[in-house]
Amino acid sequence: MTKSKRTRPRKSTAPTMLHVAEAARVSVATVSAVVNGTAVVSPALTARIEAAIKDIGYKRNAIARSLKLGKTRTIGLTVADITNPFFTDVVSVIQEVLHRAGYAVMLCCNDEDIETQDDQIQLLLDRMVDGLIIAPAGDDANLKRILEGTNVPVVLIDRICDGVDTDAVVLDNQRAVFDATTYMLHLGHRRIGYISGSLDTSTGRDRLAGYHEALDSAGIAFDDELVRLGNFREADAYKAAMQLLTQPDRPTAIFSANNLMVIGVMKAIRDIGLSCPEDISVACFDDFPWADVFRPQLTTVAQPVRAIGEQAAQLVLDRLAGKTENGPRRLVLQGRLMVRNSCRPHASLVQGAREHGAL
Amino acid sequence: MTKSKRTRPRKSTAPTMLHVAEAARVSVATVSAVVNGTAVVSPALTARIEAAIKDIGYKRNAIARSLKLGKTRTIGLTVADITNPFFTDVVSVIQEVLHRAGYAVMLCCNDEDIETQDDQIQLLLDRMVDGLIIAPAGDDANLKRILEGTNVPVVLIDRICDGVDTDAVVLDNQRAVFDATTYMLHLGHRRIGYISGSLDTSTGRDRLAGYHEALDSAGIAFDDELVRLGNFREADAYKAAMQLLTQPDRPTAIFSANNLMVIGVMKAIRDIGLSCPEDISVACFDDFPWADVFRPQLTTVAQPVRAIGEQAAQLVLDRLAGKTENGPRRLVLQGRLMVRNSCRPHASLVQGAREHGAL
DNA sequence: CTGAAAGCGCTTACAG
DNA sequence: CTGAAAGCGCTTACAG
Repeated sequence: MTKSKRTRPRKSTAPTMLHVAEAARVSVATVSAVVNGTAVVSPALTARIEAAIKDIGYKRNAIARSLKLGKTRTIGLTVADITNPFFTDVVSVIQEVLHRAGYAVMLCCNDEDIETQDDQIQLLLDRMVDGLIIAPAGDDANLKRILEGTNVPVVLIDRICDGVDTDAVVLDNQRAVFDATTYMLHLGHRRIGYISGSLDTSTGRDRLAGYHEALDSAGIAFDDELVRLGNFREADAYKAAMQLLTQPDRPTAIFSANNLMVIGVMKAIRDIGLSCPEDISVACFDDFPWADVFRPQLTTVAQPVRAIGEQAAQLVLDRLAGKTENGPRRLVLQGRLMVRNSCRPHASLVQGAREHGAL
Repeated sequence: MTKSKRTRPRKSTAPTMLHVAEAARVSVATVSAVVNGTAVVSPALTARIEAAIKDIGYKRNAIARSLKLGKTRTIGLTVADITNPFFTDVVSVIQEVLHRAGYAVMLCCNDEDIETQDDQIQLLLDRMVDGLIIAPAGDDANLKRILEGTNVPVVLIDRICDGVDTDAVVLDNQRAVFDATTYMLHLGHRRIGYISGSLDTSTGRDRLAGYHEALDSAGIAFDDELVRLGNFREADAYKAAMQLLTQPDRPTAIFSANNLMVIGVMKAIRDIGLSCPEDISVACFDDFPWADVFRPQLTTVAQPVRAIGEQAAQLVLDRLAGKTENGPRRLVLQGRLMVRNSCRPHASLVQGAREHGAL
């Protein structure tokens, strides 16, 4: 037990700079200087201070520092559902690069509930996060207002919101679904069912637009009976797929607008006694790490999750470093169609090929 | 534009209690009283203060409050790999119940890297989190030391660490694997391969012990050739399974000690030209939401993820509320064997049954 | 019921 | 190179 400890009995609270200063017989300003390396301190004092710090077990109080500096070195992050593997991956990458840059991340999930989301953003702002990365839940009229009141940099990921003019990194959703749908059309499918995400989200709308565009380009008439709302959730998608599959003239292929919904689709196919890809072709948005291993091996649109996370983190970091003073930056990344074997040529095509002796 | 704004031009920084106090012509103490409801203030003043708050757009600064109060109402949470669906689910539940209790959560992932983990815990502690929930990475000699220096409540989840005597919620891993292995033995398998997690973790050790125990109980000699280290990762498990499958007398069944590794196992089976369950039976620890839908439908040990998250969160909350003053509480939950169809009776059993006319 | 004042633990001009 | 002092925005005894 050292002398300093005896003279000033260590309180139950953590040691502060004052304690260090007393032990080293210097001022707190000097302690601060060596702790932060903000000024040059003589070797003698530096040594004494460092010894005292070690001896006492001093740790700088980040809260006091934040109050004084007006910055917390933490970023708020809200996602609708971290249980969705897409978001999980993105969150993981964001956490990684932010941590490497010395930032902590406060995570909030809201299960697509708008009020919870507003709550959480408010909570994050109250805690003075230096920046915000938001994967917004659906149509949120309040988001704009909440965000307007603050001056922390915010970047939207995955989805964008009307009137929220901030940095964002999103996918070229329309293009990606256009490609996937076109692929199915090339396979000879003419009645392609589409399980849509919520149309209150930009992703829901853009993906559906890609489907429409592909049909148009192929000169195929659009049939609303083939489009059902799944709202990005398994349960809703199950019901939607059931409706599709029990129609008199059921689709020969189905595209699901995200990963969660394709599970519902597969369950519906199973429950109705069909099998994929023999009886019906399936493809979906979002890739799975295990897509290669289980059957059917799903054909998917893979999102560049790592790039999305990295860019989003970099965008806030750049703003925080004052590197970007100009208007909002919108990064648009491309998806990639992963052709596996959950889609088969349509019977008519196979038939045609056979007649031509090609199969 | 109101008068108060004109007389005291709103600075670029957020409005403070002082601004409110001036606008309402009261002291900050009174403002504090109404903001926090800590004292009874006359209706007249209350009204004036509330109006001023609304007018100015005042938000209480949580950082300053934290500094004064010595508590931040945030909990630190570290997990090895949030990308692992098991952890994802647990984190999601923890976040949910903590948020409901008014706490924020700071999330850190360390990819099973011990030094990163120590870093992160240090960072969390520096930021004065009120409590810590840790799913510890492997064998960490430093963890004990780091945690000893603090007096915030910590609860371990999933894995426990030697010498770290804190609250914890874990699974009865040995029992769960005992059950799964016994199930395979009942199916007639005698050579059951085991892909183990890292033995630097309690889960790795306990699960392996369950395997041993089951063999013992069945009076089956243990063969080390059948046990391989997969370290809870897909890539390592792939190699391990490859070794198992290319042995002269290869196993007729394989148990994988977690979800990530079973993907490696399935890839190895596929690459070697075998198929499950026809040629080889497979089961694993950790359930998948899609296990019902894809083939083979994996037989798994499901963990009660929701209960784990809830209990862990409740444990910190209880400590914080001073409800539990006694020693460390260790909650042990039970896994559940989800029998699906990735395991088939062993040929010998089928043969035997045939001979007895039972099949 | 209300306010003046001290203090939470730090940082940062400003003197010396 | 070093220290005294003010202040970040709040809360909380303590007077009145």
